Amino acid sequence: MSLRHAVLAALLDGEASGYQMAKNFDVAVSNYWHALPQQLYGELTRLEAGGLVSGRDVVQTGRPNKRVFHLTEAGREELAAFISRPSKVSFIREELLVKVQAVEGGDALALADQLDERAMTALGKIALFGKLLARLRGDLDETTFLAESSRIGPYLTGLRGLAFEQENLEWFTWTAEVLRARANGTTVPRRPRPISADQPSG
Amino acid sequence: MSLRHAVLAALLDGEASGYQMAKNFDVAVSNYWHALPQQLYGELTRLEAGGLVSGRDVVQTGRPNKRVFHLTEAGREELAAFISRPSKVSFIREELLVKVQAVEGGDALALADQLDERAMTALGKIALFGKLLARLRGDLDETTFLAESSRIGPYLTGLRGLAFEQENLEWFTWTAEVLRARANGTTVPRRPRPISADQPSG
DNA sequence: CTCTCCATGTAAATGGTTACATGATTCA
DNA sequence: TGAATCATGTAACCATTTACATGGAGAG
Repeated sequence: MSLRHAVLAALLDGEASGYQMAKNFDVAVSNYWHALPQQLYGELTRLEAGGLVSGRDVVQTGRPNKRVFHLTEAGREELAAFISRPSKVSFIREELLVKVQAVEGGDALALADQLDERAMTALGKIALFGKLLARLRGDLDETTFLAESSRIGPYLTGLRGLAFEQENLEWFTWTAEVLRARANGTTVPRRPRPISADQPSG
Repeated sequence: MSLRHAVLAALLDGEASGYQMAKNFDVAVSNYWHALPQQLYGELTRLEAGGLVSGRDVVQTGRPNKRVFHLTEAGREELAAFISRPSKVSFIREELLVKVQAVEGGDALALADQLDERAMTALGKIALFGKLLARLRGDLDETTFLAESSRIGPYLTGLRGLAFEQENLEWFTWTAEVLRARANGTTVPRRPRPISADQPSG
């Protein structure tokens, strides 16, 4: 389990409600972690019971009241300890890749449509990351920002997310073209960027 | 649940034992799906009970006997249906990214060491993908292979895996350098490749 | 003689998803 | 009048991880 630590990490940027965090876990954060609202509500309750976060009620008018949480000293210590512990291996779950792996056993054109759709969502995410990075950077150039800012974590992970989505866009788009070309008997396109480690064979 | 479909997809390339598949799910396949041996043994048992795969015992000398599985007609049909169904959204779980997000709350140099270590494993995976792709391609060039081969799924997903690991290598390496430069007060390095959607601000 | 690889599992515990539940406000 | 947003949860179910269990062969 480490939704726990993803939640603590998110609270480093200041207090937040379960609802707000659920939104973030579906856009920004979703590049390295994913969670549903129900999970966050549960996790925040457990973290508060363990003394790692502490919540206060915020009364609102015209909308439901909410409960915002912030890190406690114990929470910061746990986060620091977590950072220095060895990491578990990462993983990806991507159904579309499973489908491409098995494309010979199904409808390649239907799959190409799904790839196009996913390419569109990648495009949307790229735009969001671009804005996020620009906002964090403010009016500094990147190198100055990275040298001087007291908070660079979200910027660094944002760059990884941006690169990932750009790779997705390229691969989804090109793969859909390859599948259509094979189905239509037209010539398959070349990859947009050659990859060094992978020498053309002969 | 879709370990089920990842297993069926893997069996498109021919029969395999649970043990063999467990190895693949930790190297090749691990770029889009991940599973432990226990899960695979269980899933294969369920799939066989459901008639989607069928197994036979292979008696071996000098090593334990094994049970190899192959797709049934029902299994192929399920795979075809799966490919045309809408896909669930993908997700990544990457503890190291959570740590980078929270780097201000912990030991940046310890984290840089972890990033270096992960960069090394990325390098190893890049080499494996290079070999896998070359093997699949045989003596054809990529475009010809993609146009003419009857089995391109593993090649296409291999390319995505290769690109992913190369992005990992670049980002892990550069991020470790940034963290060390900040800790030492030396100048932070620039990113190796500029990213288009992310205009230098001003 | 110890470690790793081959090969397959069971059981318990933890984690994640799906379905259900509520209710006011704002926008089209 | 219907849908989306804000806001928080419970309960049941399913999936995944961790721990445990076994045992022969070959390499160092």
